[in-house]
Amino acid sequence: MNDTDDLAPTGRRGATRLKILEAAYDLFSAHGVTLVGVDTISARSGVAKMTLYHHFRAKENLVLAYLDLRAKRWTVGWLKAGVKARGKTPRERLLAIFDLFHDWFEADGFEGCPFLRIICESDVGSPVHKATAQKLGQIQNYVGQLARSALVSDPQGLASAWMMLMEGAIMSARSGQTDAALKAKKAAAVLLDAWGNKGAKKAAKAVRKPAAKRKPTR
Amino acid sequence: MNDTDDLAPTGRRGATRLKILEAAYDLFSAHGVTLVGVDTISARSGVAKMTLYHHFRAKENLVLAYLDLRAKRWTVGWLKAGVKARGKTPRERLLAIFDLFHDWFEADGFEGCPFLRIICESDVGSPVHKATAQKLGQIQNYVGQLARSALVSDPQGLASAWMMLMEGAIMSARSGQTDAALKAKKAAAVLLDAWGNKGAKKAAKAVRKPAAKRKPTR
DNA sequence: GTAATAATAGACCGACCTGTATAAAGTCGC
DNA sequence: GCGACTTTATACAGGTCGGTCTATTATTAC
Repeated sequence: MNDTDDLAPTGRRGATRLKILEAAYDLFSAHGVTLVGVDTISARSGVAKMTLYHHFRAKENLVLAYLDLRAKRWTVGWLKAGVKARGKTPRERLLAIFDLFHDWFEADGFEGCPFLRIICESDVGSPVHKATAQKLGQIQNYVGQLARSALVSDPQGLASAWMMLMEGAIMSARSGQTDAALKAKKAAAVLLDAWGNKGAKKAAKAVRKPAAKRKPTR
Repeated sequence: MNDTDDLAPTGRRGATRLKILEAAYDLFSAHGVTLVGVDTISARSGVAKMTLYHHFRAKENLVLAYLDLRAKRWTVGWLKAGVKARGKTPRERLLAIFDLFHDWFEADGFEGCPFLRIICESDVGSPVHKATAQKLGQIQNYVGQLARSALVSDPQGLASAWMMLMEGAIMSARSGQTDAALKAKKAAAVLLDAWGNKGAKKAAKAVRKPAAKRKPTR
């Protein structure tokens, strides 16, 4: 009855709700939210359509719940966790994003990024569009935090550019360029260098700490 | 009867075909190709549905014709022409892309890039997906030509990164960041600088000509 | 003017979509 | 075991979609 329920599978209701969401997760992630119908989710989950509409009053609510779950699993569980595992310093972690992307792009069944797909498909201003933009914003904030930890000048600016490289790499990969992540990483390294250098010049305050062994700028 | 007809409006047939394509151009550009139905195009163009199907045997053929027209008008007529008008040197022209994008993003009625939207929506491997990827490839080739004219080292690599910034900027703008083009331009300038510097070091052969007044690296 | 070609309106098909109604069956706490 | 809650199957409503059929009406060339 409550669409914003935490997915604690307490009791029969919670378990059913989870089954629906689980099926929706796979189908939406693979084929997009507009192409996948409610009947398909009902069939895949083994839950009757009426029950589905008893848990989510409209398909849109199911999509919004999917977006939350996707952010929890992909952004947090995969991206953030993978970055943390692969890189030690903030700079390594920033670059590690593209290593993760490379694995992602080469995995079979790569279908692009659902967030970007929804951003393209949905009407600007609609609840789904807004929610998706917010999920993308969370990712950009995360990149911004890494950039700030890396003590670059203008972390927000770097995060914006970084995000565009990430999004562009995803689109390029979806267009067939499977090596997009590698090329994006090279470009990103250049940006990181430039932002870092600028910081060393303009924002000398950032050097009050030894700054963890920073390369002396060429 | 022939879907690949040049759009020379000779005679009644040609004029009718053009009316259909013109309506499809507006509608597809604004709302995407999947959301716009054949009936809507028929109504908007003032051409009966049967006539439409007499000129294009299926909606897919109309979409393919649209992609050609979009490339002709947007890529050539707007992007290339605008770049040529706004920049004199190859480097200025590369950067001018993002100035054009800025105008584009701020124009009311900005609905994102149809090419990217189709790349997201269509099945990988389908004729429409292939054709769209090819149109994007043409843009990247054009960027590569500019990069080569700018005498940077590894023009292809720069073109890839440039393209990702362009695509990422479009996606960011569609997500609501209206200043995406400005931020992308800053990042692009950094990339251009780095690629140019590298070229001066690694590929000394590129300097056999006076290289049109190249800045001495930084 | 006549004949060939083009375009017309509008009904129609089958498939799919979101969402609802209904009446029966299952499951659980107590 | 009883009663409240959940889930089930199935049919249905009302809509859109791509695409076809038919019969009628322009337009154009000769």
